[in-house]
Amino acid sequence: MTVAHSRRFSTAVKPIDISLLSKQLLQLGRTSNSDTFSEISRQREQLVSSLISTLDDCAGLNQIKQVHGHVIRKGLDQSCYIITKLIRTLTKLGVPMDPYPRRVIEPVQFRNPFLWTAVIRGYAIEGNILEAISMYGCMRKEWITPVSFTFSALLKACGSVRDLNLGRQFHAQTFRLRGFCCVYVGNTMIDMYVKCGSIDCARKVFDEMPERDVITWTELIAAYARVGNMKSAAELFESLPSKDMMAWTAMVTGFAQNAKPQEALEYFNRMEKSGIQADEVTVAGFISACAQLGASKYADQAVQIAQKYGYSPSDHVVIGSALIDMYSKCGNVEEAVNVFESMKYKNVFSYSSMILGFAMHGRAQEALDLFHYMVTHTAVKPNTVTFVGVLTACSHTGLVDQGRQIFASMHQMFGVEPTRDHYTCMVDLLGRAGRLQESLELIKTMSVEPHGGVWGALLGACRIHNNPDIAEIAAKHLFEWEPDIIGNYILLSNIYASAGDWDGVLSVRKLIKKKGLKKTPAASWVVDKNGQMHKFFPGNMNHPMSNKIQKTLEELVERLTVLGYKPDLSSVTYDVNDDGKRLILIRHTEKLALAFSLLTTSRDSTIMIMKNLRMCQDCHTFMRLASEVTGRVIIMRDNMRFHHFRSGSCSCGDFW
DNA sequence: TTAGGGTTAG
Repeated sequence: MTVAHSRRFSTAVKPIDISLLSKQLLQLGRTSNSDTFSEISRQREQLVSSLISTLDDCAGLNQIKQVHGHVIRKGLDQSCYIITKLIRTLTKLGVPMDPYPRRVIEPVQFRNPFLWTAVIRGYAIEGNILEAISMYGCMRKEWITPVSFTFSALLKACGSVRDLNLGRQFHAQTFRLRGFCCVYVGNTMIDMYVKCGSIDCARKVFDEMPERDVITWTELIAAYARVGNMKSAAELFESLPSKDMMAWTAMVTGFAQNAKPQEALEYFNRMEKSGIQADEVTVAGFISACAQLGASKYADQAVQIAQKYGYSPSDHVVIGSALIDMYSKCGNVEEAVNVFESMKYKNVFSYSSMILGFAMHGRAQEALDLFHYMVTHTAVKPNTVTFVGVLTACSHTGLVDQGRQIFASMHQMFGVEPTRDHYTCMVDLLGRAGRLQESLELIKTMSVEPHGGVWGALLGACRIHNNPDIAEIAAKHLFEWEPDIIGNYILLSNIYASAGDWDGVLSVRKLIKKKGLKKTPAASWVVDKNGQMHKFFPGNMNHPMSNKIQKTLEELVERLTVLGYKPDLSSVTYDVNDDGKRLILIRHTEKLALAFSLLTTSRDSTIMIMKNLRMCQDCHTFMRLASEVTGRVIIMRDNMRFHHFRSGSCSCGDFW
């Protein structure tokens, strides 16, 4: 697979037929009526040129060698034009440069700057900066003056290896010899600085450019988006005089990537209103934004948009992968599976999204089966995200041994180095399984410094297994990494509370107050069939139906008690008496949302509840038993994952 | 000759 193709790839590979042109070439010279040698030569050059052009779509090294054979046989291996074209084709097809160009350019007697530039550019795209520079040296030795393309290629090479110093040198050299000769040289310069991580330098070039085009703007907008600076991106975008589809797409995907889905949708709508059509990339950004909103209303909208533009998931891998993720996040993992199965071409994004989808719905075995299928039956190579998915699947179901094996195999079998994210999964896996000490030992063996994620996973596990001693170690580190995240302090406070250590609770509360942090109120919400959202807050009895909700809950508690339900008072971390605890429990937001759904939806429909924080143990038991007595399927999404309650049991197998 | 890309854990 070529670099160029793998990026844009969504269509099937077309076989190419070079036989016809080859035959014509063989006949040429024998049957030609041309009188002069130069005429024959010109015809040959044209024919060979079109032969090379046929390779442009897709071809392999063998076909290129075949064509090169024709070139030599027809005596065109000295033609600068033909050889330049051949090298450009090699580059376009991603065929490794070495040892081709050196051998191919050798016979060319009069090498012009375009030939050299094609070679330099080929090495640049390959990321072989040493050869690119060496070729530039050879070119200068022949006293050939570089053209703007040449500098563009050299700057590209610096960008592809992220060599800022070298990039600066070529910037200076370009400027000395050519100045801002063309917009695209400036554009390449901006791209180089962006790739080297120096957005300020890129901005400086932008500001100094005498002339800019929409590409100049889009590059910088995308660069700001990539570093999470959507404010600057938006400012720049608004001052862009003529916005094209790529520029709009940069904004849509930028907002989607920076967890601002609502803004992404707004920009998408604005784009359509201004009469610009979306393409596959824009639609994928739109879908990603809908996925983050996690509501079926948006899922329907995303599907409509994809259909409107004619992008079916079966033929468009980017759309398909985005839809898998979206359906999973909206709670409809079955539909995610349907999309996955309908896709004609699947890549690592499709597999990883599906594996993560299974993982977040507690379907660990399917996640593992898919992973094993992928590595044994397809050519798709797992990447770092794939492993996050598989390890998450293991940790959410307590598959400690499988998780360990996969973690070890990452590097050994697949050459993927474990990152802090993978350690986070492992700490979570061991921690949830109650192996807190082992978890802590694993953190000590890490080759990179553990970050907030790792310590957070350990602290979370300490909450499940009520271990204040290890919690204190984790919290100490975690508070250094994430001093302003209130949830971490609440976690520690709850651990102290469960252990009856009210002094500990008090000290954490003081810390929170000192830092001026505000507690995130718990909230649950459901969306009715009209797309209307109903949000519930703890103990909030202001809802128009609150009397009915309360009555429904009381009745439900009675029915559940027959099945053995006892309020789990340890889920309440306030220092109040037992009656107070019972009252707090029955007014947990997800229970209010459940009662509302029971009152307002038909008996055969699935109930879908969303929550912004982790569900407590009592609510989990409550939902499980409620699914039994009511005969309803309840899907509950908390801040981490989905639980599917059906006939008295949960998809997580009560391990969560 | 230059631009936009979908999946990431506690």
